[in-house]
Amino acid sequence: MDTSEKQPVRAKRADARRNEKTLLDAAAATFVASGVDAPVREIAAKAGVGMGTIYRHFPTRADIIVAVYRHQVDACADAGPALLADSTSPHTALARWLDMFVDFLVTKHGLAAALRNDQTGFETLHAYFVERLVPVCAELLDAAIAAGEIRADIGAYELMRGIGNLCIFADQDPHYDARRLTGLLVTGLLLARTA
Amino acid sequence: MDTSEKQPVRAKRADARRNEKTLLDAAAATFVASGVDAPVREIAAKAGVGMGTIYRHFPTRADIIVAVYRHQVDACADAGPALLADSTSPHTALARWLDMFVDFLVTKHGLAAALRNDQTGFETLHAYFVERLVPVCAELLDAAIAAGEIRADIGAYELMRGIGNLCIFADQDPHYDARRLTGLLVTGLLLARTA
DNA sequence: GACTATACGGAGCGCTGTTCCGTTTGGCAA
DNA sequence: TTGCCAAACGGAACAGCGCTCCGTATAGTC
Repeated sequence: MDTSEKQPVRAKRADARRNEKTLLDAAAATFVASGVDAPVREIAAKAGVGMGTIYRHFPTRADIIVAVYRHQVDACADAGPALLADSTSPHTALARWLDMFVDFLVTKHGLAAALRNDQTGFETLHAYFVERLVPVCAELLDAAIAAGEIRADIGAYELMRGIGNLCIFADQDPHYDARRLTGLLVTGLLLARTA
Repeated sequence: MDTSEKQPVRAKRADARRNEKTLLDAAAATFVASGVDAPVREIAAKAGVGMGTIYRHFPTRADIIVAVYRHQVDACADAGPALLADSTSPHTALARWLDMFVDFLVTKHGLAAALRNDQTGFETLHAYFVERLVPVCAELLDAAIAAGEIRADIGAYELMRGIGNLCIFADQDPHYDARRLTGLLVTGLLLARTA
């Protein structure tokens, strides 16, 4: 392996670094204002750069989105083990963690839909979310199974995929509450209940 | 009310009626081949008509879809009361009926996503499905509540919307089974269980 | 056969994402 | 300081989409 990261031959130019930062800020602002589906031109315009620039820094839409939300995804991933330690039962921890996940998805207009839209080059985005969050979910799930609380016939990926789906367009319909549906799903995992 | 339906002044022209039929067949075939998202041009081409024709018969994409699937939706709606009569319990009937609904959505590539895509003029489609199916779901739900089988804090609309969401992109991912997730959700409705 | 409401075809508009290439500029070496 | 060139930039241009508009063709009637 040739060392860690940078300095292959020369460092990134100062204006490039500046533009990358500008673009990230503009993208974040645009996502809040117009949703994750916002036209690339809109982000470029807000950042005051050309189309070429945005595509050089982020070859695909998914790269922008991943970059914008990366630390939030990481925070969500980190919260898993913490919840497991703090909660009264693994199933409670799982439920709480999934609530966090739902909050994250729902507050980003259209993120859930974009995540699912694999066909148009969102594999990268999908891959990052899966890679980062599925192991955490699996840990919580396994703990709950080991504790004899829930059934063992569902995988972490499938569960997260389902919950992700429940969040699609959740922000566009006042008569729909993704958290309630998620709660139902998580309750359905339980092996037995007495009330 | 001025009578029932047709004959306002003159009947539809023969070629128009012929084209409508041709278009419906072409649309159905195209949906199977390329999914519900298929370009309008593709349907027009397959039917051998111009863009103008297709838009005159079906002012919006949703109208084509509704027309193509109308009788299937109706069949699904009709199945509700029948299941209620035949099943051992209202909850079982509900579960079975929702399975039918899931099968219907999953086999039509992209239908579920289109249904949710309210922003681009799919309100009509959404409205037709809601108007036709929600009352049926409500009937099943109420029966199960009356029987003391399930919790009473969820509406038919929200439940169907959730299940519809679970079906989005279900056909594109071999590791995902919309039926299993739906089952979990329906199980979560139960008030108590003993195994 | 003539006339007209009805229906048709497809060019064209506006909006996407993405590419391509001529132009500008940061950073280093002389 | 100056000169150089790889790196970075900007935006015109292309392709594909939904949808509209209007000149043309024709079914049905008199």
